[in-house]
Amino acid sequence: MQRKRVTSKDVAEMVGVSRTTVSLVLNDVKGIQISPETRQKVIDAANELGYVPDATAQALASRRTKAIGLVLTRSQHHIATDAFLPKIISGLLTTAKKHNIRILVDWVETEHQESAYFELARAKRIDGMILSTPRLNDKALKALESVDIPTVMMGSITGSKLPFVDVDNTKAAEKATSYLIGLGHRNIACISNAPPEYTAAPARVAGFKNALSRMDIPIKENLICYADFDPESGYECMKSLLQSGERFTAVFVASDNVAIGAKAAIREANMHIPDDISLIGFDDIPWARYSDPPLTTIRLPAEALAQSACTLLLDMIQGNETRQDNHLTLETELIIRKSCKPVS
Amino acid sequence: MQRKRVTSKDVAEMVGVSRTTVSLVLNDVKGIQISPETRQKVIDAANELGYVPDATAQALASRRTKAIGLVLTRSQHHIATDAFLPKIISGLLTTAKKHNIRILVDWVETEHQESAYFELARAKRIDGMILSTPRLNDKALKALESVDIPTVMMGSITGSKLPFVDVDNTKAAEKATSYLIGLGHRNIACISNAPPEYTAAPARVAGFKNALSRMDIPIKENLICYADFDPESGYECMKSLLQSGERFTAVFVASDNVAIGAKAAIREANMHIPDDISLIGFDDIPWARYSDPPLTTIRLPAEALAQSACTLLLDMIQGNETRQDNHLTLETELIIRKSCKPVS
DNA sequence: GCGCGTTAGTAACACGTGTTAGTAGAAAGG
DNA sequence: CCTTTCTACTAACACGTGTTACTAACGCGC
Repeated sequence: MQRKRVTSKDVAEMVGVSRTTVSLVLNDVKGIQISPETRQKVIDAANELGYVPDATAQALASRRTKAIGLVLTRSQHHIATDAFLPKIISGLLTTAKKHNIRILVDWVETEHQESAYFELARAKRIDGMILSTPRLNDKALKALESVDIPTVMMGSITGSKLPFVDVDNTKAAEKATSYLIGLGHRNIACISNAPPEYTAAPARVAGFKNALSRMDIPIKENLICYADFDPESGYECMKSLLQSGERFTAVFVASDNVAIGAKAAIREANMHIPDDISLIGFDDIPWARYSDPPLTTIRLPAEALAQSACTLLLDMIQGNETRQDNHLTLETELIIRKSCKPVS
Repeated sequence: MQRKRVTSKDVAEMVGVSRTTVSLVLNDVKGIQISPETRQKVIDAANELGYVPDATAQALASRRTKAIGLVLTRSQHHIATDAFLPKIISGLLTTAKKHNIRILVDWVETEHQESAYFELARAKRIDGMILSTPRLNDKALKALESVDIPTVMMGSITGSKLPFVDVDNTKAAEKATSYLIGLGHRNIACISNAPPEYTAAPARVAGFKNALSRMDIPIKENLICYADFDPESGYECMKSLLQSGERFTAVFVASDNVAIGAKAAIREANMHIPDDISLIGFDDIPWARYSDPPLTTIRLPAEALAQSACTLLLDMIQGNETRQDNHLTLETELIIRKSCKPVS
């Protein structure tokens, strides 16, 4: 054991040809003439020796690492409680595997963002990167635009020229809110998924407001609250809404994960869903359909989003970036279950 | 823009020294004499030029990629619904970042396992790997023992000599079951977290049985059921248990994620927790404490597990693998909430 | 016999770094 | 003044691959 590494030189020597020939054959380079017999002998020898090309050497020579980065920009705690991450990773892995590409997960701490993006790009450890949940005050984003590494955002941000893949958060939130209005609700609260600097949060609140405005329902700012991704923040938000004295018969919670906590607060207040309060979520995480009652929510195609982002990024890496429509908006779907009922 | 890459040669030329000197200074190599002035000049020049060493070239030369792999061996669907993955990743990232190491997530499809592990190891893209949720029938594991890449398992497997980090699943399950017995329950069902080939599943069932045996409670095999990681499988298991005609007043579900579905089945049967059935879970995912009623469960230190695995792996990579105790067992904790009550 | 195109390859360089062996020059010791 | 030791570096090789420019051999038409 611990036997010496098998290199292409070993394969070449075994067959009695040059290393170049081995490389040409195994990479199946077009427009070059190698006799079929030699070709076969090389392939056989490579198999027999168990030759696997060294990824780093390939990367250095070809200037392609065959890896892309998934860059997370949230705190450790937020990553740990993110009910969404598995779907992103699953989607990414699926598409990446098809193209024989690896996924590097990286984490940029808030404080050192600027240098961190930069180093990642310059170190050339990856061929491109996918940014998740962009934030408005992320100064380093502008820097990224001028760095030469292909980048795709999951989630959009106004003012940035980076290509992105997203859903129409505003429209989706509008859809959810309109559903509640259609059931007769007029006093509706809103708990957004995250602090306002995360772009999806204000977008969803905007959709909420749009739906109200369209029906001439006055918007009460103190029925709007910003959570912070996790169940706990949802619990706190709902609790303060309930204690505020404002009356409401329905709540739009812009994240199922947050809704987990919000539900607990409603229950603690001895109220029932949907009899006392109608609740609608956002994301459709696996928990939603098994909740009690099953949660009506907006289905966000997380895996498809990740797959599209990955595909788009790979396109860019291969140089097809001339396409002008370098962004993609996927559809959401209202999943009606049993957590909302007509106002009595 | 798109300006030429800055290499150590550029830094060297700017200062007027050799590339070697630049390398020695920036890597802070011990036992070598470089004058303080030169040292400072090199550092200044590197900063001014924005020099970032090329990761692939470093990897090739030093034979360290400064990356470790997290290898997932489950199906795409199981990865997507894994409520546990975020904590693993969070834990890994935390420890990895401290050592300036990157995380590569890889996915080995069941069919091609043997070659896949092998290629990963041989391609030397990573310095070591962490295997999650090992399976008994994973033939490739034995192969891995003889390959020269450091490997740590999260979860244990009898007969394997690979170092691992795990909790004592049997003891933890015993603790959970004993708690139910202590409340007076005698007819207790068990839904395991996964199919029996995943080692944690039989271990937890064994703990369940141990607890019963110790109190001379007969074990009814048809009160034991194996789920498949996700809520849906928990729903199905619970449904079939309820329809089996067997009587039981409590259930030990060896995974909170599975318990999500099990709860739904109980509710559909018009039964209530904890009045009709006591329910105890395993893992303590974020949802558990906000569940209705809050779920009593066994807390599994997921992030600590990941951190320990990472630390152990890094130790091995650095060559401190002589230590005989190359495995670690972390403690679990019974978290008592409100989903269990004494039998009436 | 000679030019010419084709076939089947190869030598040599590039990629950007880490690292070892060695070397000028100065200081020290006798 | 010669030898030795130390300081402060550098030349050169290694890592394992991709790729371009070049060539030896051979057949073929004339």
